[in-house]
Amino acid sequence: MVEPPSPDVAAPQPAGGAGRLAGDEGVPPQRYSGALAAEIEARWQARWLADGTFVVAAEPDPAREKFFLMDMFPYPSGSGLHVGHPLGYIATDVYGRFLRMQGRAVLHTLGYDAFGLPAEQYAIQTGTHPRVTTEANVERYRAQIARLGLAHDPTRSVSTTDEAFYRWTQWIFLQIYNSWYDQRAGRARPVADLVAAYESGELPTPDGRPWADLDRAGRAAAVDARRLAYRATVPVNWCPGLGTVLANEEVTAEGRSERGNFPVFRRELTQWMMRITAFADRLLDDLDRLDWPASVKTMQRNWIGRSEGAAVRFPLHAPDGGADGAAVEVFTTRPDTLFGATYMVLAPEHPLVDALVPPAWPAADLPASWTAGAPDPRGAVEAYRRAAAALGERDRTAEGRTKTGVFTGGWATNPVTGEAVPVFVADYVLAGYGTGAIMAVPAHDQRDFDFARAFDLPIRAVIAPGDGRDPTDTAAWPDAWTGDGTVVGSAGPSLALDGLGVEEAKRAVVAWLEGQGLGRGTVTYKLRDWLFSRQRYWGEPFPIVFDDDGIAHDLPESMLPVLLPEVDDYRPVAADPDDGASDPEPPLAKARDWVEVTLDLGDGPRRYRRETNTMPQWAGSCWYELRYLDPDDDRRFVDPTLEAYWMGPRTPDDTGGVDLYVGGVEHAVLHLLYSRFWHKVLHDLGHVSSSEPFRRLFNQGYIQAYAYTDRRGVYVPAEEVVERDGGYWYGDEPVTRSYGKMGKSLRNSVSPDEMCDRYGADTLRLYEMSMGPLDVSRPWETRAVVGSLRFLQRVWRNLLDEETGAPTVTDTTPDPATEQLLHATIDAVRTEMGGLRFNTAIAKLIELNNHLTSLPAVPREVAEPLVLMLAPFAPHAAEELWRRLGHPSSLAFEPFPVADAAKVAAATVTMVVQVNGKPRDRIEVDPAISESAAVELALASDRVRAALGGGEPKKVVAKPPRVVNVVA
RNA sequence: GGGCGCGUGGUGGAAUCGGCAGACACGGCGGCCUCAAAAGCCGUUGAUCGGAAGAUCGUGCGGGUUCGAGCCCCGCCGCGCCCACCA
Repeated sequence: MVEPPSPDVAAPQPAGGAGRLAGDEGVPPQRYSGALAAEIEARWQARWLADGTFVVAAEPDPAREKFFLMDMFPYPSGSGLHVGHPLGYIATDVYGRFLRMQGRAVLHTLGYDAFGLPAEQYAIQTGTHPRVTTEANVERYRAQIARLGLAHDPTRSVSTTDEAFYRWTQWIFLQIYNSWYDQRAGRARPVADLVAAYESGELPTPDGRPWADLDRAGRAAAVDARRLAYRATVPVNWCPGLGTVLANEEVTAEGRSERGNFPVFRRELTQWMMRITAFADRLLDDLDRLDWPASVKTMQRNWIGRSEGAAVRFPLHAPDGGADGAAVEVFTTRPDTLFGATYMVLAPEHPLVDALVPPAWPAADLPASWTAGAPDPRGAVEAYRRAAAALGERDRTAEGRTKTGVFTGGWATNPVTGEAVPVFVADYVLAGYGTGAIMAVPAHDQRDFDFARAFDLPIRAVIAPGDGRDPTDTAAWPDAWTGDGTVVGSAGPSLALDGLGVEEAKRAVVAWLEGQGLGRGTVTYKLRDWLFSRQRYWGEPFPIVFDDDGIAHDLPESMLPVLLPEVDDYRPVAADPDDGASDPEPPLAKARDWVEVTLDLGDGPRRYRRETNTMPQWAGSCWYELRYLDPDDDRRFVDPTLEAYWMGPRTPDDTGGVDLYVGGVEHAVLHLLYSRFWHKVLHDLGHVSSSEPFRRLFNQGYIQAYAYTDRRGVYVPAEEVVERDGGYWYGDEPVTRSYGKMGKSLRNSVSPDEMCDRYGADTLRLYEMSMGPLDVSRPWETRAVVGSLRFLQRVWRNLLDEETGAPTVTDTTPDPATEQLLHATIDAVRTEMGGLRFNTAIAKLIELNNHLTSLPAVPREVAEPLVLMLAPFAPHAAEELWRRLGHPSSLAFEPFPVADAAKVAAATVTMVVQVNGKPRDRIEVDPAISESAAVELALASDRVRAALGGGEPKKVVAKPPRVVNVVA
């Protein structure tokens, strides 16, 4: 499908005629207007490109201090950019230009995260190859972004879908695949070292047999058991209707697919995983070394979810009533409450459930809630498991849901009390966390309390509540006591805890458990290993093949990239939507000629089957920052010299990494955790000198917008809504306002192109930077954009003749007030820009310019620094002014103005005189005024004397030269 | 439920250290220019009272610390974001 040529492309205005439109006779020809801006911007953009102004030299320049500046790269969607998207890009550009003018070597570019679902869905609907759609979208994004005049190095822009890029994504996958985590060394190492450790007996094989006794498959399994990328059978959200597994985020509360509304099943499937959990402690600890927003660090800490506690073994009673040596291990953060454990719960999927269910109920008089009315325990457990499997993770974990569960018929022994406790299965215990089994302490855990009340289980208090409730009468308790307190009722034959505090009791129980061999202190994480395969077409193929025995083989580097094959149909092989037992078959499985290959992997040509899953969209974004450094290298993913220069640690404590990474907070966890993980593996293997990818992170806010709906709830064009009589109106119809995202479907979207057409890119840039602090979200207001245009117009008019375009600056010396204001402005602008507070920097520039408006003519000595300070925000207009002021070369590398410290301070300052803290007078004083002189002046003030009403001051506090406060 | 953050004019926001609350901008109002409109320019714009000079009030609410609080402390109320049966 070919787009027709756009009919509304305006012919470029000739330079002299800019602004001379029909009906525009009164407007001076060289007034800074949207039309003139368009001409200036096109010209300077062409020149920067032709001159390679922002191309960064391939070789590091050791003489210049470097700065690696990055934005989170976009997914190029089909709907193009709205004005909210480039907020961060403009901010990094402003900052990069500011640094460049201070002599820094700035590396700044922008790539595309171009694998992903929308292009694939579009392909399924239309048959258009995702590559075609993706490339068209990337081109559109490039064109839209180019209009903003960003000082990117155009030679370094990469797309994750480029074969030359994903070749290295596959290569890095193989690095991870061929690594294992050596807990003793605390780092990733090549699997060759693992084999050596197995051979020498230094490490035991998973099943304990000597390496020499293992056959080919046994050895492969032993290595696979420790690889950082491995295949495992894990519970996933399987949606047969879509033919793919889904992330939890893609499943609705009703347990159906967000797209298509098909049923989703919890299903054990064999998938690729990445062993990110091995790095949990390092990912946690290194957060302390990063200059990141505290909120993002907190989110990552919570996501990793480290918690300290104890593993405790509860011996099981054999189904026939005798002891058989089996035990269930539980994880608890409250070992101090062990005496209060009155029952146990296993997750429905727990592997010991089957072993523990007896053929018949152990007693005839069990409560109906325990047996669910089933004739025998096996039937009850099976029915419960089926019901649990039909629920999605979301349903299952919704808090406040009534506790459900069923008695297994089995019993275990509380190791401290020696009492028999019943074992239940219930879905409030999650198979994937801890050991998938808990000891239930209903008195001191709200979930256990709820369950105990529902199933009539004993509630035994072992911590004396601090709120006066009676520990011997838990029947009267409204809820569990989860707070601190003194241990009670916890005295057994070999362990007594009564009277201890919670922390002391924890230590005592852990020590006792370890002494008895019944448990140990341990650490558990919420973080799970990363599900790394998808049944999709538009993603990186795995560089893996399987032999006839089903053993995986990695492909040698010489066979990379494994290119995506052409297929006729991008759809996964969909099954009956209600058939949760079917297996997914990825779209690549249909490319038979591609799947079945004959390769020589070292032992002669053999038949292999290719892996047909693809990598998730996160893969490319896990390492793209490194490729920016060395985008054309076809021998390695990045030259180590370049990595060391741009990202290497600067001090022994420094992690290294990108100097500033700007993007939205929505990536606080997944992208930023996955890329940290990959980077650490690459670091451990010696490929990169930095131990973290992003040294400093900044989250920009979002530009949001109002949307309006009519009575029927239909969105109306926001641009045409007016506010009147305290309400909002679309024509004669009242409409309802809501606030949120910008979007085509909400009819409130404003594109950067239309702003560039009306006002120019410089005005748009300036407006976006002046709206407020960069890290705060705020509403877009098109009508306010004109303020930024007016500012540029006034600067232009202060420096140039609006009729001729010739400079009007003089070579006279500025008056003292102007000179002082200039230097104070330079000083403030430097400080504000250094802190990314662009809104206040712009306000200072406006104040300076407003002052210049009052002068008969502007001295060049003031005009030039103003233009240079404006350059990061409005680079095209600044370049043009700079040229017209007589400078032939670009100002991109002109030194940013430096304030003369002697001229920053004003000759006099306003001293406020307060009476009882209320300002009563203002006196101009010498900035170096003494305390006694300040007090004298203050007390001499008529206004102060009037406020005192003739009385004598009790006390005078003077902080010269700012304030004197007289206490009456 | 837990964690984090935020409440300032009609609007977006400013106030770096506890020291002139409201910088800068939008919008509004008045004026200039214009046949007229748009654009542009000048003035004005927290509220109340006042002709004015000026006075009083004012940073979500209530208290506290301080010579002095938008800022610090305590308790509420409201909003936003993240996590959420994680043992």
